[in-house]
Amino acid sequence: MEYNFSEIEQKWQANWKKNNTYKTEIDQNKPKFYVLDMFPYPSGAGLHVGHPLGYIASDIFSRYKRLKGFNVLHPMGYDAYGLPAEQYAIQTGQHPAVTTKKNIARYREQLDKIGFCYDWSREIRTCEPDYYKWTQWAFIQMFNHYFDTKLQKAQPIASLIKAFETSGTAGIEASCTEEMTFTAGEWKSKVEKDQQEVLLNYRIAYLADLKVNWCPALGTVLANDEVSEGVSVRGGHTVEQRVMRQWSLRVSAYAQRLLDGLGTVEWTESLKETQKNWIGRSEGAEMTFNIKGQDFNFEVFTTRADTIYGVTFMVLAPESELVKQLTTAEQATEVENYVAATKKRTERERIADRRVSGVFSGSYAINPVSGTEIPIWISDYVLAGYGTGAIMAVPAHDSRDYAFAKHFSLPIIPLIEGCDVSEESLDAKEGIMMNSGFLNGLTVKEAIAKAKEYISEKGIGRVKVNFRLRDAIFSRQRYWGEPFPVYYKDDMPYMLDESRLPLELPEIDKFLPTEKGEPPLGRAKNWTNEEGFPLEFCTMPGFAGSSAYYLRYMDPKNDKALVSTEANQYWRNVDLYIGGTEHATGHLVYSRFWNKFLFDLELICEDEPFKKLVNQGMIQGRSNFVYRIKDSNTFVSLNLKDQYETTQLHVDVNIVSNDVLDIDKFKNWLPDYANAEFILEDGKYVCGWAVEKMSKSMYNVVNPDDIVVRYGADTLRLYEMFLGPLEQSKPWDTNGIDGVHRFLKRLWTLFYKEENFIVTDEVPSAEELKILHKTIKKITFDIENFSYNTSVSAFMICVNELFALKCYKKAILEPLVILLAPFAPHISEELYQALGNNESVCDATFPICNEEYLKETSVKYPISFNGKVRFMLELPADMSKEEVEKTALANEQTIKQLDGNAPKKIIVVPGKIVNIVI
RNA sequence: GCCCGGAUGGUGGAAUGGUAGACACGAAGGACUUAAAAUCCUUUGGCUUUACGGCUGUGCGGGUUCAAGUCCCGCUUCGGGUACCA
Repeated sequence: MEYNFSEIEQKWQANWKKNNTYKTEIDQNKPKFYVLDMFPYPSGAGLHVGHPLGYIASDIFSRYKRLKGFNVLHPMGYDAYGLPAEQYAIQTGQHPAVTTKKNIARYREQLDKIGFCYDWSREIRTCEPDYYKWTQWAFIQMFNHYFDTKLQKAQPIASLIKAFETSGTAGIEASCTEEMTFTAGEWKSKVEKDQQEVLLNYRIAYLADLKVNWCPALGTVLANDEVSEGVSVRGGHTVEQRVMRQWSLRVSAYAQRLLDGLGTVEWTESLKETQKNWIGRSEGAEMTFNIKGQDFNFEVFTTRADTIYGVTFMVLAPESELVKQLTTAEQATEVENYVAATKKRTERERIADRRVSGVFSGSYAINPVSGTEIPIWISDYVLAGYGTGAIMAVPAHDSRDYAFAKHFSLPIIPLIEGCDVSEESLDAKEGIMMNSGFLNGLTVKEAIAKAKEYISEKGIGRVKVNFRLRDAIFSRQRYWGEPFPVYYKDDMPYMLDESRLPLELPEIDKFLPTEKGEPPLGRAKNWTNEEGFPLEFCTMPGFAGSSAYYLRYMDPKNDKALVSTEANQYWRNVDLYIGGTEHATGHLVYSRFWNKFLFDLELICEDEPFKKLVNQGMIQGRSNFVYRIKDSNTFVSLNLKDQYETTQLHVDVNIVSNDVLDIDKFKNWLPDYANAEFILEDGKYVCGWAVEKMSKSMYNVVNPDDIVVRYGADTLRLYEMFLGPLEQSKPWDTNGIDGVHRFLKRLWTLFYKEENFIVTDEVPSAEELKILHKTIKKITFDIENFSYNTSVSAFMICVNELFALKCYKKAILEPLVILLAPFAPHISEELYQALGNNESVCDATFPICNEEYLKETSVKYPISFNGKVRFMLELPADMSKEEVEKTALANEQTIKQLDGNAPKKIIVVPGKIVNIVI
């Protein structure tokens, strides 16, 4: 019987479905294990061979854990809201729900062919009302809570109101958009609208006028992580700064906890580092500067209070409110022009153009320590959104300040002994202080501490921690997203009652903004609540639906809660999360925030959502090229191309094999090439190649479906793993796949010869047992360490060795099949059944290595001289170090190598190596 | 600029400081076959030698060590992330 993979795979996929093999329920008698993949956005292009890489890895781990006796939760779903479907809708009029549904069906079909062990009964789609009900519900909770900075925890907004009623803002320690002070009396005298406005300043989900990233091409606002280098991450459109009233989530309140939590999770160092930088904690001081001749002061944030004596000017961000207050009459025109010019420029222009620019405000500040007068300037190199939007400039020791000082000929005072600041600034944090009054003679480190102490003692400033992490802008002026459960009364937002959830996305006639420029939901008919108040026009961003999906999988059908306490107590959090690094500063920050918020409300039992996280590398494309002679339809083979003037053109990798072009297929590929002519080498047309991104335009996309048809899913799974280390990026080259396919065929020949099943009940030999147990040990270690490429090699070695021994013994082959089951489940099921088992191989027990079988009786010692191996010497494994040394020295080959010289030193590493130093 | 990763045959890659190149692909040769496919066997880093063998070799330059792809210092280069964050 031949290895008929397509028959076997169809049989077992049907079988698993029929028997609900992968359905998971809570089982208190078994330990749980939760394995999660980052769920995909179902794009119109379908899956290419790079997408399943992480899914295969997590599938192997899930199956392994199940064989190890764990109750494994391994769900899958779809991140179904998103811009591409909506952009497509705008172009074609096709409803995004229709496109999305179609794409999901296609994804599912492709996923099913690979034989994953997902419990599909738990599937979720973020665009389904019974799912997004809980996204809306969480938003309401965020609206109804504020963050107590002292408790470092979310608290009900009702208790804040109570505090306001009894003592105003006195004693309140809460995260807010801007600091407020009022008494209980003042609070009570406010009208409802004003009170609501004040509360927005504290709510975790709040509405505020913010400077936002507005993307005209997409017609929406974007979050910071959706913008890179001044353009949108999706589509690369220009982004400009605008002030708009937008929903935001007070993620920044959780900055410290998000940072601390990183210490408790098993993520890669680089990922944790990226998140740390994104959170950007910096410890420094906020210092107060008085203004010369005015009864007024302002604050700056600095991490280098020790450089206070080197401050030679101050700089305000052009957007800063201080600009108006500090501009003198003489400077007014100049300042106004500068601010106006800055406003006109997009973020991108500002980034691209690093020229120093700025203008003098006319005012002077007083150095609170030295008493010197220092001019206040305005420049766009200071950001309004960070710190206080104003800085004290220390040109000698900050490169940006230095450039500014040089440009405007401002003084530069060096503060570190022996440093030269005539050409460039010295940003170093080492050295001895000078020109610095009471700090002179101290090291920088000492000076920082002493300066901090000094300024808090004298009341000049206070120690302060600043974070780079911004609140997440949560409004999108788009259609295809979760509607906000919000209505407006007297221009103030109010939440719908939870009983009204889900608030379903309404139908609209066109997926475009209204004539008035309102978001698409402005077109919806009767878009009001029961009392007739208008509902919110914006929808939620992409990350809304993905922020708590891992909780929903625990209890996906629950209509009373996001997740029941019982399910949450059992499944707790994700034990293993596999996905790409691209979510480091988006999804992985938002979901941790969301999780912590729900944790504060005691709705879930774990503070961190993802215990261990593995990043799979990208699969790149391997492109092939043909070379067309200029102005002709003649193509020249790679090694002859230098004799001609040629143009390099991409050619579909699917019509190239081992870099040799299939000429007939090429002629049929595109009409232009039907009459192409060729200059061959050795009768072949050899193509050039390069590693590039896998994309349609490079003609290097490989579809997993095609691989499954040609080789089967088990081969695809093994080959994806065999390509290289999971975390590393590597190019896909279909040519190597024959190796793993041959391995499976060879495995098959250990069971079947022609039509006969040849497995016997013979007792295995010591050698066979050693082969098996060596493999068990290696595979177990490799799976635990996600080193799947070496696992596949180990399987190949094992089968090659058993093949050489003609080993057809059940006692060896059955454990091997179980070992292989996580990697190649279909063939393993088939062979496991052939071995006489009625249950699924999924429910077998993972074999355990018995070290007894691995014991060696002898060791082949490499005998080296000055580190160079000259010959091998086989000695008993239990021979003592001294004996080994003696035997090695007595060997005639050693004597020959020594050539009469006496060895200076002999190193014997028992069981490993002998090194003789001459 | 800053922060992370990498760099090993023609290719993908392997190697707790202990025989570099496992395992595969490709290539070459052979067996089987009328032939092809499939399968099986042999060789395969480079240079050198009829052969035994020798020399050389993990991006570059130093160092530590009996022994370095692996550890340390200084570069080169390619990816990825991030950026007027005071």
